[in-house]
Amino acid sequence: MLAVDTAPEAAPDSDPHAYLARLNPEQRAAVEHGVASGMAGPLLVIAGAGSGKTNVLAHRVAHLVAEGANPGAILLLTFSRRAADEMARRAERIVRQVAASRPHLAGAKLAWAGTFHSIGARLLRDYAPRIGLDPAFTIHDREDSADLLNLVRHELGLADTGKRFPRKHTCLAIYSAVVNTLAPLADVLQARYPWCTDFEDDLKRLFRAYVEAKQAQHVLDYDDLLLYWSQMVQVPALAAEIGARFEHILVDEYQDTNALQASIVLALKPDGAGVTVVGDDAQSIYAFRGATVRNILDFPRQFAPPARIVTLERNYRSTQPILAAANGVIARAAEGYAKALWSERASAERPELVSVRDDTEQAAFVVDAVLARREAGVNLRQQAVLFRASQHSATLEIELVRRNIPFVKFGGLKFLEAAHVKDALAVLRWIENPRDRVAGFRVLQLMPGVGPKTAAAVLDLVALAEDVAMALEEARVSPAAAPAWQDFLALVGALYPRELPWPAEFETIETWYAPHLERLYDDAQVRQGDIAQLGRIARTYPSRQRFLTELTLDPPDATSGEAGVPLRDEDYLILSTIHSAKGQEWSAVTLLNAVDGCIPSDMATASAQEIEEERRLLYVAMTRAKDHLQIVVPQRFYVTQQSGYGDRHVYAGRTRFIPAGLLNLFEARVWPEAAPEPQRGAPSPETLEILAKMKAMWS
DNA sequence: GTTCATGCAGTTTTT
DNA sequence: CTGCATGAAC
Repeated sequence: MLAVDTAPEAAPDSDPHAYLARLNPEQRAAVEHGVASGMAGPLLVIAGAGSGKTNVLAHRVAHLVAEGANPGAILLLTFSRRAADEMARRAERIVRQVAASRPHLAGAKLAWAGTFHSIGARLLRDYAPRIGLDPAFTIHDREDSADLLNLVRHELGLADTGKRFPRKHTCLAIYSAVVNTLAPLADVLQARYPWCTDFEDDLKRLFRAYVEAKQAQHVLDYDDLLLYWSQMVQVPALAAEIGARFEHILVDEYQDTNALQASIVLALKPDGAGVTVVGDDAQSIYAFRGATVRNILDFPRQFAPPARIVTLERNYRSTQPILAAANGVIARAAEGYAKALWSERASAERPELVSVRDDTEQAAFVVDAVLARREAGVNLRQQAVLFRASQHSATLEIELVRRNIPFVKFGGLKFLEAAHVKDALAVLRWIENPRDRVAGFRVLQLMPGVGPKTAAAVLDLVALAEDVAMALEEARVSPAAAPAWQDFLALVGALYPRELPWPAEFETIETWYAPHLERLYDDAQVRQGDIAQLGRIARTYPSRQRFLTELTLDPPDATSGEAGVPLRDEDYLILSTIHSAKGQEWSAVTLLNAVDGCIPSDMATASAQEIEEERRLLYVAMTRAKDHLQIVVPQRFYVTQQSGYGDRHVYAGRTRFIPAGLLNLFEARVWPEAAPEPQRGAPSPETLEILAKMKAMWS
């Protein structure tokens, strides 16, 4: 049977169900489940890595539409925006083939495909008036939420209690964990933040005030998009109404959903009719965000009779030796749906386990290996370098720039996190929603002579006023701020009536911001370029609200490195965190820092569950590779990521997830090739085992 | 009230 | 190195 990816498109006149013939029996069972009878009960598809999961989901959607389902009543929930677009594109392509014989299907569009968060935002805007929300609410990203928590914390006087209060990001993480796991605060503190248990009462006060502040300011954070949605469908009338809008609900990457998301799906379809969830418990890697592998493990038993389970075990992606090594790693996991991935893609090439001396050598090795493969005909874009934490690629990035190799990095610091970009967006957000204090606070303090006190006083005036522009006219500022203040009033006068057409508005802000940018930053030129870039992005959205919403929910992830973002058609190497690599595949994958302390991260060795998740992370990284897999093990591993400063490092052992018993599945290699130096000799994996043994004596 | 200098502590993964 | 709090000088 042909692999689904390479199957030719059906000829227009052939069997309208020709697309089904491209699937293997298990895939076909998942696609056809309940469609013919029109009575699709709940379905769980356990889809192993590379088993054609995206195709199955796309085919199921297309099949439903071909057999009469209304594409506007299919809710497709994915993990990322990118996944949603890809899925919709494939489904629509299949539907177009069928449309040759059924013209009414021609322009079928999936109206409801997106992440839980973006669909939540859309539904909440629709239903806002019914649940007492302002439909023009703005959405805070993680930074904004932390800033608001910080403001609230100061207002409550929790900042100066003597004892060291948890930092704003920690507070937000705790809050978010409580919301997403639906667990009591005390439990969350006990399990995940034991050093904060003393602050339980203060945290409770803080969170209460935070919720009040968000409501007063018409602002929602990421968690609210799920939380309000979930609360909304607890109201029976609304649940029935919203549930009826969707004949079918399909959820991708179900292993990475959390309790809150599961509760939403269940509330919309209590009997599971029309619900399909797809995922792989072996690839669950988002527990830190509240995701629980229990969602997928327990899904079938939520219903009576239980959901049907279809398991996809045939892997179309990787060569057999790569799969054998990945299977070896995951087989040592504690729990999971039993499955054994197999592939017909034979190869004599085993995955490589490469020993290098340190971070610098690792970077040199990767550059060499990448260039060698490009010589051999593998484009840079077919190659990826993966790592556990974003900074782990720092040395490599420097080396790539030095050797003039273009690359794009996924994960890590985002364009939108740069201060100047946030400044410009804050102005927009404040125009959209003048009650948004975090945005207002930021904008006002851009002006010289305006600090926290003045800003707070002005915002208090605005909060009480009917007319924002009038309130600002009446505000008192210090003489030092007077000139900038006049300019600012002119800006508000121009923007606040909201009569400027959309992209023009952005240009007005750009003009106002330019002198401030000049004054605030040494490298104003570079930052000016970023603002212009933001303007180009802004122009592609139809309105201010759409721009702001979609930008916070789906931020562009390529960093504007010194080499500049490569053009679309150029060839470039992919650098990515393992988390951001989810769902993707490359011909060649190189994994950095496969040492204990990195995978598993030494931040994540507190509990057995955390360690299990790190094991799955390694599994996810390995199963991204189609033809070539290299796992690099530096012998010296720098403790601090900021190289160039100290020389603090540890002699790290190979990751515990590749114990000696699995070494036969790998090709051991030392780089650079050992020079003939008989007295000293080069380290080999066996001799390096000594290091690990020495440490093991004490564990 | 604002700004600037100083000192100290924290460092994963992301919608 | 960065972010954040604190205290002194404008």
